[in-house]
Amino acid sequence: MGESQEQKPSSQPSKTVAVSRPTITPPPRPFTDALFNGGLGMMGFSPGPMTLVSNLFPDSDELKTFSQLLAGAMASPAAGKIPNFFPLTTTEGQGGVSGSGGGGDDTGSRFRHNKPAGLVIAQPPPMFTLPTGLSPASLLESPGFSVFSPIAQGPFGMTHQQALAQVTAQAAQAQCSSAAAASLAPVSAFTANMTTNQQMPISLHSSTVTVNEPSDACQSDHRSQPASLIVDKPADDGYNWRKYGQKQVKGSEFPRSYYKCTSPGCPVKKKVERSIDGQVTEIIYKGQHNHQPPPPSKHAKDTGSLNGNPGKQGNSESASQLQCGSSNILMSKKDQESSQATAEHISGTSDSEEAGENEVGVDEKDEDEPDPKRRCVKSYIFVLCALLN
DNA sequence: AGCCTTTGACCAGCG
DNA sequence: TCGCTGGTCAAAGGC
Repeated sequence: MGESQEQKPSSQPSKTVAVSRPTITPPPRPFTDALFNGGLGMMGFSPGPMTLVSNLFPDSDELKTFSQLLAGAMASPAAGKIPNFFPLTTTEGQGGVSGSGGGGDDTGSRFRHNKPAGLVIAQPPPMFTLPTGLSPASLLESPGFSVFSPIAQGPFGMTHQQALAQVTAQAAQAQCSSAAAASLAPVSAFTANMTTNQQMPISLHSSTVTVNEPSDACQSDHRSQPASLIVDKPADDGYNWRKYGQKQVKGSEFPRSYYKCTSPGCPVKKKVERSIDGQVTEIIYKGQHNHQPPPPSKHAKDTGSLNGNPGKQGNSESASQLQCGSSNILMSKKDQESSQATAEHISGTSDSEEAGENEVGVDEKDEDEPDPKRRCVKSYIFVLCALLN
């Protein structure tokens, strides 16, 4: 079965893979591989995020901070100039970000070139692309993420600015690299909450979260993990997953693995695509956990992997991937109106700050809509760095 | 003993 | 209606 993988027109989504794949990933370096895949991959070493980024954007003198760089990359239609800094994953054709759902299909190909790699764009379906290691669960549960959920903001009631403040603080604590700090500023509430709190009930009904795990991350020190470890499990999100299937998908050269949340009654599933190296190229979450994350002990197991993981299943993979890297976050909407609505709602609320920050030109959306998404991207990246460090 | 991964087969949706 | 593809099931085996 699954062999016919020839070429797929560009009608399908997840193409991120292409970017994050091999090209850049030399055998050994699980995570450094690609902080932002495409670009970083080229570099044989893993410089700091900023350095990497800077290299990626030779032209952009203006972009100094990570966030700036990122913003720059995303912004401008000229993005075409930008190397594949972010593996662009188009989960559904084009970008949700742009909102130009229209001929989404063919645009997919376009995106790959024009958009920053790593940026996952999901269109139709509400997808959210996260960097590898980041726990989707955390995101979902995190208050920040709540933006996607109906109850969103409710629990926190924190203003965007406040969130920002928090984030900043967090970043400082996290000792994230200066780059991270730089990017922090712009971080949105989403990020803030995400990093700071994690206890929110999940509210999304069935949102799909796409996690792109490019894999190279910020350059931490975790490059020693064997590929095997990397390959075992999907990103760690604090939940336990059981693999129930694997299949070679046509659009992708890599096999796609299907996981279910092991929690009884929990409908959450996720699809993980890995590159030949074993690196996760894309993760798509579907559904929402209807339960709390596993207890610390288990959780520790997963998360613990970040530091030195236990061993098997776990999350070694995620840990390694989590490294920091990923930069791709994409959020769009799919079936989840709620998410969408919320997201937009939020954007309206908190954009002010961001507006000046960057224009993600991924597509052109009015300032109104794009913000949340853009923000998420930035935030996400940033957060990842913080977490990793 | 329990849980997870692997893998082939089956099923459903779509063009 | 047929074929293709993606997603899921379930048995077998491993840790």
